Amino acid sequence: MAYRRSALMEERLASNRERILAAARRLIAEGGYREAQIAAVAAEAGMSTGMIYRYFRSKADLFIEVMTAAIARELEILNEIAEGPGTAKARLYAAVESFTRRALTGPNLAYAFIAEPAEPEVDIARIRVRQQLGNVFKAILKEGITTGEFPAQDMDASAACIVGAYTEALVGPIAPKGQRVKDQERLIQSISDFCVRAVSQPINPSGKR
Amino acid sequence: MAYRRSALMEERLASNRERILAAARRLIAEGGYREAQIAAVAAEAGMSTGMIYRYFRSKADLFIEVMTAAIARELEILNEIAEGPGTAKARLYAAVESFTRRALTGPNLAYAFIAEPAEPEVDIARIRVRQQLGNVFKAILKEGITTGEFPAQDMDASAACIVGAYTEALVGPIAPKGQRVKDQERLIQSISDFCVRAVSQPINPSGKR
DNA sequence: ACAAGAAGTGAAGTATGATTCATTCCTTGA
DNA sequence: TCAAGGAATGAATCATACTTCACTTCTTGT
Repeated sequence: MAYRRSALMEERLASNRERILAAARRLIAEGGYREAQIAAVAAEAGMSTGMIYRYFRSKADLFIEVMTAAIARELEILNEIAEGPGTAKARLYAAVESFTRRALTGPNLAYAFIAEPAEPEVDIARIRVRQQLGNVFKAILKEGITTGEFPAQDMDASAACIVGAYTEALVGPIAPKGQRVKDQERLIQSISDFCVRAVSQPINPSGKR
Repeated sequence: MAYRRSALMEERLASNRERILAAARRLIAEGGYREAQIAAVAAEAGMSTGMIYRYFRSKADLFIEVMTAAIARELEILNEIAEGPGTAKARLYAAVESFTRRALTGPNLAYAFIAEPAEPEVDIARIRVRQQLGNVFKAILKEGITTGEFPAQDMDASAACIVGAYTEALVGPIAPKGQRVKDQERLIQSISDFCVRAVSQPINPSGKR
């Protein structure tokens, strides 16, 4: 026996893994899934393509891990808001605001994962992610309905609508890349207001019926 | 000179074109963009792959045309509602209701046109489509704000949010494939209510600020 | 310093699917 | 009926990207 992983080596391996994940995240944040081919990720990480496969079974596996990690952080933050103090309305507003602000400014660009699917395997993971995001809003809605802040409504539908609304507003044609900070703040506020109104009681029962 | 297109032939050519478009639409409606390879479209239309290229410059071209045609019809319907009689609220509700109900007939079609990633060329066309959809809602919003039915708001953001909300609710994890008609009706109603509330004046100014 | 074995390389191997084109089949006007 | 030329075919070609693997380089324990 003439080789066994030393602590130093172990550390290097772990750091390689990290570098791959970071490189993939960077590329996806910049140019989306499309731009993040294995060859590009390898180049960005400063290693060979074959190396990637020493650390990840497949491209799909790699991206699922990138996505999961990025979203885990978002979910943590959102859950903290959801379980925090304040009225349901205030928490809903804060949750949407937080997510959209981070998506617009933060380097993680978590929303890229919500908006841009790819292989079936990744799609499945993405659906789970969306559900998790939806669940946060559902939790807030549930409380709000119980306390009477919000009218009774289909919480699944409302949660999906909220996720869809801010996603589209963030990545849709309305949101150009390099906007001024002032516009961004306005956009964040508009989206958050929209979502809060959407689940609140209107002055008189909605238009039809 | 021994050959010139007869009326009969002209007609056949046009019918071929139609068949290709119809075949592509059918495949996209069934399995999304992913399932609609040129070979599959050709088979579905009962002709050879080469034939497709006699009528369309490229795959992207073909799909842009399918999408444009399908959405043109939707826009017609939506515009009729938007310009029709009734309060802004009632028209907004009717517009969302109409679109979602029609979309549930072929959910993948809606998804493919609105969300599924494709070639850059198709993406560009899709952005235009989204803007056009958003414009319909913007028009209704504008009137509603003028008449005082809706509070002042960023119409671009609201329109994008509306489009995103019903899209996500339709094709997201919340909307399973083969639901009962009763559930569908409930979903349509929930989504429409959500959108109307979202742009209407809440009883007291929204949570924060 | 050495060799055993792991880490790392990147060009070749595959897979998928769009596009082309040499060839065949049809239509048309004489 | 015939031949000129367009319509149609589909196997071959091209393009793109993921994945593998024979080979090289590096680490480690003796």
